[in-house]
Amino acid sequence: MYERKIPLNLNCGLDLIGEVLYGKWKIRLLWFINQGHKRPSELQRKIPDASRRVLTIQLKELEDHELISKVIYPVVPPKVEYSLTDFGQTLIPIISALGFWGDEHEERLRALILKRQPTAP
Amino acid sequence: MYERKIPLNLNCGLDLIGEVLYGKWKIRLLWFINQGHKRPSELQRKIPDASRRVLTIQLKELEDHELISKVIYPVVPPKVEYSLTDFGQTLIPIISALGFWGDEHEERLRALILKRQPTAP
DNA sequence: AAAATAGGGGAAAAATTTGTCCCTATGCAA
DNA sequence: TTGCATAGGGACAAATTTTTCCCCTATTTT
Repeated sequence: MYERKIPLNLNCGLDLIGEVLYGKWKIRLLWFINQGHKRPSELQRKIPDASRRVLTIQLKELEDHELISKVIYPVVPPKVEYSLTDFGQTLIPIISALGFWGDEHEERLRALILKRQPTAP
Repeated sequence: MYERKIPLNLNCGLDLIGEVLYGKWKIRLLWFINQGHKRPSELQRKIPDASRRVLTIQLKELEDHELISKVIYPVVPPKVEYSLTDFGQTLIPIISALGFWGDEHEERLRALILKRQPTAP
């Protein structure tokens, strides 16, 4: 695993939540798991822009942080299911609020973002 | 400026809000500006772990995204003040909720995070 | 004269995060 | 028998973000 060189800062609540939610796909993983998409391959399909590898890694981190739990069925081919823990559940209202804000301001945001980052058509 | 190689995805609200809030210090910048710390040097002092350069850059991005506005006083030495725009204000309840969640679960989070990232004493 | 102040910005280095590629195993389908 | 699905993991490469270092402005203070 990568060994951090700059020490973490965990001073305030915002630092702490940042530590567990930072990661390009984590919020979406929590969201889709909450929606009932439990298996890694389903999540993959829901988030096709993420590489398989990084989803695996971020799922592991969410698990280590006790936001999701994992059940491994001893079958071949392998089957795994994730669900939110009670702790993870407590984040759902916040994630909803984030998504809602984004949806609510969708056009404006899209325009503002594209103004800085022109992309090919 | 750095030119992105992987295209953005701006499909859902979560993508959009991610685009404007991602950045190691942005949420804290918004938070402190909301608390009345308006000048770059104050913000610097509030967030000593961030480099001066990156705060400048992220303030510029927040400004481009119309979450904060900037007033430059034509004096020497220079004086600049930021404030939240109305648009930026609408994020404050969400940022509060994030901070509150972090504070509420402070001990648990600290323990979980340190379990993965042991740091020097 | 030399610092100190307050803010900005370029260039390059360092840190960190993501992505690619390849390998594991087993049962089923073509 | 080759290929696919399913999940995980190591090694390394690429992308991205953040930091470091240095310079510039124009007064005021030492």
